[in-house]
Amino acid sequence: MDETLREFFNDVYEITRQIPRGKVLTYGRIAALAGRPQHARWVGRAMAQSPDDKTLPCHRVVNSAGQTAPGWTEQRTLLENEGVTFRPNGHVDMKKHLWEILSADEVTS
DNA sequence: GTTTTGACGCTAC
DNA sequence: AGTAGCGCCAAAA
Repeated sequence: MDETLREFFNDVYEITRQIPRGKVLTYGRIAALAGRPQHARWVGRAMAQSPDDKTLPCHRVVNSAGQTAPGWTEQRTLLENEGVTFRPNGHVDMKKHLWEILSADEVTS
């Protein structure tokens, strides 16, 4: 694994850790924030392999469709417990819960 | 070295 | 809304 890639992983973990309670972030968005927009899949792999950091809130990470990870039904429960609303079909209400790194204060006017 | 795979994303239908 | 196809990149086989 290249040094740059390891750095990317580290950034991904750091960003994920900063997701506030009741908010979610997409793989692609995280990848972009980490500087590698094309490595969205790698973000997922980073979570799948679970780093040493057990406190990593990877359950707040969903794909662009707002769907939770396959094979991980618990994720939905965790998010609901944090106040994230799920649609009947199993999608997250991104419109409300998608976390924006740019302080929402400036976005709202 | 080549082929398949994957906690994905986007566009098109 | 849901499905399908193509693109992307690195690891695993």
